[in-house]
Amino acid sequence: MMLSFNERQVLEMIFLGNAPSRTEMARTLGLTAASLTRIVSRLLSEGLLEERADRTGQQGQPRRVISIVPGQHFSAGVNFSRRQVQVALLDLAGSVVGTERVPINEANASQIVAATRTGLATLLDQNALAHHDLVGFGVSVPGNFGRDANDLRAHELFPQIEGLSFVDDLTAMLDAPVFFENDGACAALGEYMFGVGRGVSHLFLIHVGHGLGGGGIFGGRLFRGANGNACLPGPIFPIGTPRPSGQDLLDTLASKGFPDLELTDVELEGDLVRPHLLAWIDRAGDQRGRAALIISGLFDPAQVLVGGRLPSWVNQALADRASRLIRTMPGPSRGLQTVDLTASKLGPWAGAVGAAGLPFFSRYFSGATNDVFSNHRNGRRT
Amino acid sequence: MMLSFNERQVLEMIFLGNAPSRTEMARTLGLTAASLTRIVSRLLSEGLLEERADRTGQQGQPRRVISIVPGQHFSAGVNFSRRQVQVALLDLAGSVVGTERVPINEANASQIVAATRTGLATLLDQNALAHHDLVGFGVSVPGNFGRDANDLRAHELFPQIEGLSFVDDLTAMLDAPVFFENDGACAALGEYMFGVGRGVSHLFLIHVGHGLGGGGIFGGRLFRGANGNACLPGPIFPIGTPRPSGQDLLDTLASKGFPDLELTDVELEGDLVRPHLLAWIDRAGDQRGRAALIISGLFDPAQVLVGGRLPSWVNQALADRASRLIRTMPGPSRGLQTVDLTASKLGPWAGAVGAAGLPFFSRYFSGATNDVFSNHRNGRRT
DNA sequence: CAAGTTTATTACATTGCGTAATTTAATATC
DNA sequence: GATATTAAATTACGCAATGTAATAAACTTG
Repeated sequence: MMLSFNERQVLEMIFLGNAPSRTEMARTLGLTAASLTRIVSRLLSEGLLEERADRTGQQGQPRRVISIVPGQHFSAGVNFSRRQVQVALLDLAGSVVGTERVPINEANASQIVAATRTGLATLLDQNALAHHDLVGFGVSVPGNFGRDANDLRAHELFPQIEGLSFVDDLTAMLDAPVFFENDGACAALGEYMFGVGRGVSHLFLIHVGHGLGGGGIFGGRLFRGANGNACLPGPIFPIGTPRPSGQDLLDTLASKGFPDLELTDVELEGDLVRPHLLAWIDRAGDQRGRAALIISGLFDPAQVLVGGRLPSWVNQALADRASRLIRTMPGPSRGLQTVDLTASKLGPWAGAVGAAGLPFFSRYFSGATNDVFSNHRNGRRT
Repeated sequence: MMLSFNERQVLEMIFLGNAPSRTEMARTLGLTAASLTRIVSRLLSEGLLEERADRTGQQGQPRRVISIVPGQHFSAGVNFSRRQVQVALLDLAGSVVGTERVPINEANASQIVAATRTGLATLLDQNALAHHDLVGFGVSVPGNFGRDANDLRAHELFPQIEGLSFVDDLTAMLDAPVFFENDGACAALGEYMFGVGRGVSHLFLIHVGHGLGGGGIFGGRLFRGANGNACLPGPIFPIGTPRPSGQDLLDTLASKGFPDLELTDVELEGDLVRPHLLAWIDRAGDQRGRAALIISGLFDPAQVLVGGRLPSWVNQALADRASRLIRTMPGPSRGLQTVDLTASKLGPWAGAVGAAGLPFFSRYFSGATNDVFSNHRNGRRT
């Protein structure tokens, strides 16, 4: 089922919860009510949408609120660190159906593919689904892209995935379209689709894994830059000074006598570690505040999020600390305020969730990741 | 004459010089050759376009190169500093027809409007044009926008234009549509349309007036952020440290015994001043290099430009100095290089030129400044 | 000069929008 | 409780613009 451009726009609005009524959607999209009737009735008859009357108490025929029928279209995505693979399963109706993590010893292509297979199988079994029920599969890739989109320069920690060969393996394994995008971009997309940034069309996510990354949604679509490598906040922190990254936290704790920790919830919560962790939060929070100031000036986002691999109370504490700093400082320019930081709730799952969201854009939405082609614009189906 | 969305896309490609042949344009726009024939022939019959055969020597019917007929559609724009008003007159065919500067004593609404009238009248006279030959008029506004687009927070140096009331005066005076945009954005647009960035669809301009501003073109359209205040690089330079702005240069020179200078070519060229100016260029160039590194990481532009009020040899020297620094430093992330800085050639005229470009977008192009509405997408004319 | 190659055009069918009139389903008024 | 009012949604009609596929045009090659 190939959707027209305006059908995609409508579906995206509904997905993001901005669909009070046909009339209202027509207004915001610049279409006529007649068009919205036709578009919606087409999708209703396909069984993709459902509606219910919404009696607001005011005069006139009550608006009929439209929503996506759950349990019909699914997508999955994967995100990985050095020690584990995370898989997420999504429903087009707008919920994260399930998540799975599978430990690995080493982040090489074969282990990643195998763990993905395991995690995905578990999720599909739990929901009585098969591979062919998936619209597609998304991969959150830790690394940067060269001129050629297939030319991946992997992150330092993942030397074995250079060149994206494992994407071919995943494609072969899945028998479904596979999409990939930078991990920061995936996390931002996850927040935009399923997180605290749902429907916020201009947002920036500062993402802390082992390294420091980021992602942006602007005008409701991924901000990719010229080569898909945008939103890297690393250079904000001068070389030689510590960056407020996950690796920096581990290094800090190691220097205090706690070597070999992992960025997982449990190990950070120990009472002996906690004071050092709190001290790091103070420092890293201030750093993030300065980063937010720069990002506010350069991107003018409506929301800046703090997310990543750290436990969500740490993200919250970092956001609070940074927001406090921001409020003591002038905004990026006269008459402007720096945007407060909001802590992610998806936390470490944003990457897998956002990756899983990629196929929905390609198939159902108006193109956060793909360029819009004119045959769609014209309402044609190819 | 109302143009459809695809007509606008075609016209924009032609304007930017990316129109080798109908067939080629069809490919890049995702349309069929038949559609391009129809679109182009419509615009040819309107007299907007002209074509000439391009015998490349290879087999087959030679491609016919399409261009915009000069001398038909004009637009003007204004940019101002505290001491002068700059007016630019453009031709849709792609040339800057003329520029005029008119001195003022004080940057208040009435003087700006009066000087604009004078400058515009001169330009129109020189080219035997009348007001009604203008498609529209653009204003480069030194300041930021609040939530409401008409809520201007003027730059510190322009307290008297707060609130955009003078835009109404200009509208009344001109009897043509008036558009306005942040001055950094205008300058970036100017570089994209008429400067060294022509047709570079992902570029960032660091703009140095008295203050420090910027503008970005991404995906071929102005990057405005949530409220039209994006691309402000100021916060990159911590409070308390000198920003490499025009005011900073004047302050530096004042501290060396040269008070009351202006940012104009002549006064900066004096032999006594020159050594201090060169020292400033070294420092400011390094600062701009660091800014370019951060901007490269965050925006992933294909080009970073250095422009503003300074003489063009100063911009060139700043760009060279900054590029030298950049090459000694690692890129924003693994496998990535920081984009070299390019000096603007439009220099101080970029703002007025870009402002003058705004009406072309509203009327003839596919919307670098306006959102795209679906009736355009569908190819309709209202 | 015929064959080959590439660009551009045309006729036809189809899609999907806007307009304007109409229907539907609620609340408000008396 | 009947009628008026209001707002949302639908329908018939006309039209604009695209894609498909066949064709024409204009050049080079041999």
